[in-house]
Amino acid sequence: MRNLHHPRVDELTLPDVLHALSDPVRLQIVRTLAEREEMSCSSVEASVSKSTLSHHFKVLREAGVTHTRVNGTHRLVSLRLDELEERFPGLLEPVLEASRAESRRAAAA
Amino acid sequence: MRNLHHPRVDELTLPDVLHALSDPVRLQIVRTLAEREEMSCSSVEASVSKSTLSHHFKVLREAGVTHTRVNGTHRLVSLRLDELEERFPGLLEPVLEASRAESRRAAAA
DNA sequence: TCGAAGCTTCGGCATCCGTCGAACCTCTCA
DNA sequence: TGAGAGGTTCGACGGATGCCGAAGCTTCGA
Repeated sequence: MRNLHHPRVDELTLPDVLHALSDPVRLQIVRTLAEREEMSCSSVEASVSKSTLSHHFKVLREAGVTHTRVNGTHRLVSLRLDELEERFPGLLEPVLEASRAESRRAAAA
Repeated sequence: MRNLHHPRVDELTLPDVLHALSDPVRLQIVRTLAEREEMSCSSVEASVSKSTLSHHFKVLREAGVTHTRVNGTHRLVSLRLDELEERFPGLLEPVLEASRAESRRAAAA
């Protein structure tokens, strides 16, 4: 895959972004991403197959939540923090915080 | 329908809430609700049928975003603002703001 | 140059979602 | 008490979604 499609910041829509964030696996990815700046697809710990993970990365990228760049044999994924903040101010942080809280909750249970 | 089910605040989950907010029609409902405190189901201007609207109200209610009380022949729906804020601090306001901006955008186009 | 690492794509499957119209329920009021 | 207003439920339909394993594509390194 040569050309990775990334929507422009003015093409992002709220429903698409919220939908991208409404899946537990994707939320986990985003949470991890928020702690690491940039990461390869394979460094997510999720209980789904490689192809499913790839699918989730695609959904996040096409909704405009993440950016993916190719580096040798692997892809490096990062959050489009600044652009998200520009287009939907204040949106991501509470989601991340709530997601962390929910993850702690699950760990405690 | 006698017993409307409303999840307790500690039963709300982030994916459910985000999913409930990821549909344009539901976003419009929530936006309207944010301006009016309480409203009846029929006072939404949406280009979908009555049954579809009813479905969307149900999704919002079951995700914990709204509260519905019966008053005579109609239902009065309101946002569960305080509880949402308690469970997911800071989440709703940016969503509302982004949704308003998107709606203005659409109106300008 | 060939093998392996790292992803994506494909095909398929079961489930969910948004949508509609028709039928139904319940409360109010004439 | 019966008609109507305001919603919900039902059944159906087409399309999207999440999931998987197998196969394919690229790039690096031996």
